[in-house]
Amino acid sequence: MDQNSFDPLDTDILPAVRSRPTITDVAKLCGVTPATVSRVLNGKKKFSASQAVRDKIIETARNLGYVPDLSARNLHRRGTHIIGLFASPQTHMAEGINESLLEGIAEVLHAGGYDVFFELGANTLENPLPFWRFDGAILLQAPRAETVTELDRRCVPYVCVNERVGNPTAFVLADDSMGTSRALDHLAQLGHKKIAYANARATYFSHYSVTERYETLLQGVRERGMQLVAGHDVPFSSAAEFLQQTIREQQATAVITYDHHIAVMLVGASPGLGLRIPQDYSLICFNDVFPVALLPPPLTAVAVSGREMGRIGGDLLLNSLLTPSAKPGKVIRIAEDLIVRGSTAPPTAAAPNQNNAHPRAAAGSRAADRASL
Amino acid sequence: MDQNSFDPLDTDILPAVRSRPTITDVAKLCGVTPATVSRVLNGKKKFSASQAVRDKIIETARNLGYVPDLSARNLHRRGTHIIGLFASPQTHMAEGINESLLEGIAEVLHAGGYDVFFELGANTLENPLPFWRFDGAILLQAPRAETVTELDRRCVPYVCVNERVGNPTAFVLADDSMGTSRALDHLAQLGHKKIAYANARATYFSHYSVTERYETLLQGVRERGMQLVAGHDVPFSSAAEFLQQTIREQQATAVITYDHHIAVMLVGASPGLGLRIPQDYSLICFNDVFPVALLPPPLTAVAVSGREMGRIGGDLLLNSLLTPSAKPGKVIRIAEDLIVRGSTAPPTAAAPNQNNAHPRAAAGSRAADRASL
DNA sequence: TATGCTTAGGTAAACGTTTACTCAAATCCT
DNA sequence: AGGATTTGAGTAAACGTTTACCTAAGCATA
Repeated sequence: MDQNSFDPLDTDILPAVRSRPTITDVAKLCGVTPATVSRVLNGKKKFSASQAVRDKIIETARNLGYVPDLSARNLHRRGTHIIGLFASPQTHMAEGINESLLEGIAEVLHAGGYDVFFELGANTLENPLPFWRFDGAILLQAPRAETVTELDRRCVPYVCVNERVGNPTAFVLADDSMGTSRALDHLAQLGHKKIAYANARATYFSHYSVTERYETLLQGVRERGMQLVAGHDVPFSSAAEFLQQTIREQQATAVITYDHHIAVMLVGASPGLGLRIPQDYSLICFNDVFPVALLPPPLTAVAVSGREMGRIGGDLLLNSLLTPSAKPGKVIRIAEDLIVRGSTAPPTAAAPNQNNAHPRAAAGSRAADRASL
Repeated sequence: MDQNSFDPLDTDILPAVRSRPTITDVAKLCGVTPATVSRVLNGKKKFSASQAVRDKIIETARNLGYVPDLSARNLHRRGTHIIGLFASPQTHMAEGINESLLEGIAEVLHAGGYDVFFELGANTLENPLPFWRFDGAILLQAPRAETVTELDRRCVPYVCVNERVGNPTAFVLADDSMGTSRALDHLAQLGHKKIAYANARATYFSHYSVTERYETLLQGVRERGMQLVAGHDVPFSSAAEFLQQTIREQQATAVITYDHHIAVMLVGASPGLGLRIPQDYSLICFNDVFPVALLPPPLTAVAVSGREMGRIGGDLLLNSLLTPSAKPGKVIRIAEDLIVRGSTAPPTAAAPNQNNAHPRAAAGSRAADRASL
């Protein structure tokens, strides 16, 4: 590279940054040393200062708009007090349970004195700097493999929430076997015997729950003497084919879907086939999120509290930040519920018209509450 | 407070943090000074070093896993190289256009050498520290008023994307008047004269576009000699009442909805009233996002490129970080398109059966692509 | 009155980088 | 060959906080 030529993009030239009051400014105005200001402002318990000095410092700091410089503070404290949240850039971070999950995480970690930042996919091996910004991390849906190995390599404590990768201090997962049980019990009670399962296509979407849900379902069906048709790898584009095969040809009377996306597609494809829900088949989906409570008909769904998952994840991370010793890999399961709405009914045709065809009837469900905001 | 008692929660005791290699470690191993290491690793152009030293430093740094401490670096550089993203904790951050929007923002800012963090509502006036973590900010949907005033007070440069609050250097907004025009032109061409508008309830949701869409719509209808019924403040819970009033009583032949949530509710409420789409009324919604392309029928929708909004927003912020002088308040409008699907047809009954009732026909739309992941 | 405790707050080092100066040696120019 | 420039790299200060250690006064006790 020619080192003599003029380079208008020379990175040696940094943009100027406006300055702000420092602890020394406050100290000077109060006639004390920076140390005193620091101790007063940090409310050090074993430090004694006269009330007069205390008041003056606090007032001066407020007037000046003084705020400690976090770079300096962190440099000294050897920690950033930041928790990083990682997920695949491709996942809807606030869709599904993710949104309430973030709320739960933030709630707990803030209370513990940490800031929570959601990292938007900047961290590559080329640019590993961001990793050092974090005292700890929480892995959400489908973080990049690079992210996980870097966290491991750098010994940053982390927790997996609704995801199952790496070697975190803990996994916080939905108890899908509970959800499956409730769904199957409900269907069994209605009299269904032959159930179809519309799974996600593992090729495109490798979340651990893809196989987990399938397996718990398989076992649940076996235990109840029910029958499971179809199963893995239902291509997303073939909702109509799926219904044709399972409902029409194999005569399943109920469908369970891996998630709300698939359920929406089945609802969309049904009129074209002359299939009515729940008269011609019952439908239950995992994920009680928008828009399942608002569809025609509102769907019976398996629900889990994202907020609780988040809270527990945050708690576990906090613990492992305080006592880094604990051994990793603990698995916590969060209970799943079944929210019964208008998409399930007894299998014989002409179900009574008391199903919740009207959105009003869905009021009180979480998804409905959210959507009304 | 009793200062002598034992307090197990004494915050004076900070958790120990493991240490990592510093620039001095690298320097010692290479037999040079930290300054040289710094200059080599930062690729300072006007600094000359022998190739041998250069190679040794780089290799040693790699072996040691050295990564510069950002607190120290930032302390010296007086800047964090972090951009903060702010939005209301209540908004679905990745729902609707927000997701692609984040991608666009991150893409541009990363290229500009900044990290992008999404701040999860920690910043209160009680705890204003997080504000100092940011060299700049981007305001997304409904940031808290506190956030805006703090940014203003501290002179942090910021840009508003798809939102209209505060005094940012620029606003990046969707061109709703274009979307409205396209929607109305489409309906006019099909022969519709009387249009109903299902707006969001301003009481609950105060996004600037609530009034903006309504007003452009009002004007567009006037210009085309069409008629607008209903309008503001349609309560979210009364989809059925809305349809009853506008379609049944006032005989509107088409409905435009403020967003996809409302559209979903109308779709859900229609069967209960014996209304078919598009045979009994046509439906167009703003926001071409999940699940509008997958509903029965797939909906005609007004679409805007979130990625482009994000990119432009990031660009503008980058500019104002380099040249803080520019005067604020510029407004950039991003073009809106109309994606025609199966929910619109001529107003007279019994539309031909060539409408896109099958999800397959919706392939190629953005929302459909996304959902298939 | 000497001793010891408490109160109030100062001193200075340290955290890890970066960079404006400085300077000796090597190289180039005439 | 002698001066001028370039090359290669060291020195030390600075960024803003925090905190271990120290001191000096005030007061009570023996």
